[in-house]
Amino acid sequence: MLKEERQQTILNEVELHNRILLTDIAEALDVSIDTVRRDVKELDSENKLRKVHGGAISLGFTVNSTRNQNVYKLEEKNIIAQKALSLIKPGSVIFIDGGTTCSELARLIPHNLEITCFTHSLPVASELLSKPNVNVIIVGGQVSSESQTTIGANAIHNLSEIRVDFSFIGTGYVDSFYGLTEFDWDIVQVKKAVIKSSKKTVLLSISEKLNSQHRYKTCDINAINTMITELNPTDALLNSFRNHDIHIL
Amino acid sequence: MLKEERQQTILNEVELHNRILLTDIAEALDVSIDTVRRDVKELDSENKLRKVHGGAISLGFTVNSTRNQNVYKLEEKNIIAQKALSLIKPGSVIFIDGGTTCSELARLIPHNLEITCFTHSLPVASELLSKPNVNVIIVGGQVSSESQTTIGANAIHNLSEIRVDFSFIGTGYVDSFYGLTEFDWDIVQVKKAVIKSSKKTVLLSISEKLNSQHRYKTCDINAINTMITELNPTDALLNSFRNHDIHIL
DNA sequence: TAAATCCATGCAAATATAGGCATGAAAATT
DNA sequence: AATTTTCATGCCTATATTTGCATGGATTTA
Repeated sequence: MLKEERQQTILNEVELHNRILLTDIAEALDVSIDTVRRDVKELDSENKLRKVHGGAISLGFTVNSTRNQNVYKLEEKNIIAQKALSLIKPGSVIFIDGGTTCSELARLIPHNLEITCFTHSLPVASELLSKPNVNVIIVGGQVSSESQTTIGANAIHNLSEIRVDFSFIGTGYVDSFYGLTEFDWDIVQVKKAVIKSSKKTVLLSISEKLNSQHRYKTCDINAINTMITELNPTDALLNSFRNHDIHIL
Repeated sequence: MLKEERQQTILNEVELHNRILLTDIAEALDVSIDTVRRDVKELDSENKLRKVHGGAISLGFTVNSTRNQNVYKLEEKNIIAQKALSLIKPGSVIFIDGGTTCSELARLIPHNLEITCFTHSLPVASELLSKPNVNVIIVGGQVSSESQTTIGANAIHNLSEIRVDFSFIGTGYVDSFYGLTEFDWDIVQVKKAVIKSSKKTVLLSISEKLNSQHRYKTCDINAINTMITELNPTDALLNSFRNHDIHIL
C-alpha cells in the first residue's frame, strides 16, 4: 500500500468518524504504529487534521457546533451536486443518501421543483424541509449518531417497501474492480437496500475516492447506473470505469 | 476514548446545561473522577469554562443564542421538562413528541441515562444524537415542514407496531372538558396513534394553554395519565383537572 | 461542630512518543 | 550494469503522558 493511499485513508476515516485511534488505523491498514504515527504527524503539519495523544481528530471537530460545518472539498462537492441536479425531473420520486455530498445536493434542490424525496439522513431532511414543493419522507429506524442516518433492520425493511426512480448515494470508497466499499458494516447493509429499491442508482463521489477500497462491499461497480465526480468525463482518472456499463457525468 | 474527545464532551455538556457535576461526567464517560477533575482544571486554565467546587459552569449564560430561536416561555418549558425528567428511569423505552417543550425535555436528558427513545420529531432526534447512551429511533413517514415531525399514514402505521413505557406529548390546546385539541387534522391522527402505543401518556403543557380548545380532538382528558405544567400542583388553575384520574405534577 | 464531600498531591502502572538504527526497496548516479 | 543515495518502514529504548488509586487536608452541608 502506498504512503499516499494510506494517508488518504487516514484522512477519510478522520472525516468520517471525527476521530481515530492510531492503534485502530495501524491494525486496519496492517502497518506498524510507528508508520501511522509518522503519517498522522505529517498530515498534522499539513493542517489536514489535528494530532492528539493516542490518535487524531478532525479539524472542524467541535461537538459544540451542532452544525458540523464540514467544508472539506466543498467546491468539488458543489460541482457534483450541480451535475446530479440535472438528472432530477419534476415529478420524480428520488432517494437521497447521507453524507456531505448528498447534503449538498439536497441544499441545491430549487424551491420550485416538485418532487417526492425519500431519505434516511437527518441533515438531508432538514435541508429539504425549507423547500415547499418537496415532499419529504424519512425512512424510519435506529439512528446512527455517527452518520446521522437511520440504519438497522427496521430501516432496511422500510426501504424494501419502496421503489424510487433515482437514488443518489455516496460511498466511502470506490474502485472499478472492487466496486463500492465501506469501513462500516451496518452502513453497507442500508446502502444495499437503497440500491435494491431504486430503478436507477446514481453514485456521487469526489475523485479523491476513486481507486480506493476498504473492508466491506456494498455492490459491484455495474450496479451503478450513473457515476458523478467533479472531473471532466474525459479525464484519465475515469478510464478504468469506462468499460463498464456506466454513464459517467 | 481520547482526551480531546472527553474534553470536548465536557465542554458540550457545560454549554448545554450551563452547569455540570464532575461525578455525573465521570459516570457518563466511564472514567475516574480524578481524570474529569484534571480535564476540567485544564479547560478552566484555557478559559473554556469555569471550575467550581464539585463541578463546572459555563462562562457566559448568553452563549447559546444561535440555537433556541424560539425562546418563548423557555423558562416555563424548562421547569416542565425538569419535572418530566424525573419520570424517566434507566432502561425505559419512551416516546418524545415534537414541539419546543418536548425538545427541551430531549435537551435535558443526561448523558449517562441509558434509555431507548422513539420520536417522530427531527429536532428531538438531533438533540438526542449527542447523547451516547440514548438509543434513538425515528418513526418514519412524511415530514411536515411546519412541525418538523413525521406524519401521515406511514408514520401512524409505524407507531402501531411499537409499545413504549411512557410517551411525552405536547398539545396545541387543552381543556378539562373538551380534552386535547389541535388546529391540524394530520397532527391529531399522529397523536392518537402515539397515545395508543403508550402504556402511560404524559402531557407537557404550559399553563397558558390550559382551558383552551380548537377544531380537532386528539383525546379526552382521561386518556392522559400524568399532566405536567410549570405551576405548583396546588395552583387554582388546575382545579378543573382534579376530578379526573390524572396525576398532576 | 460533625459528617460528608471535594480537592491536591504523590505514586505506580499502562500506554504513547521521539529518536536512533537497521533493513530493504526504489531511484539516481556513475 | 554496478554503485551509491535516498527513502519508507519496522524495531528498540529512553522518556513523557495519561490515568486510577491512596492519603491527608480543605470545603461544604446539615
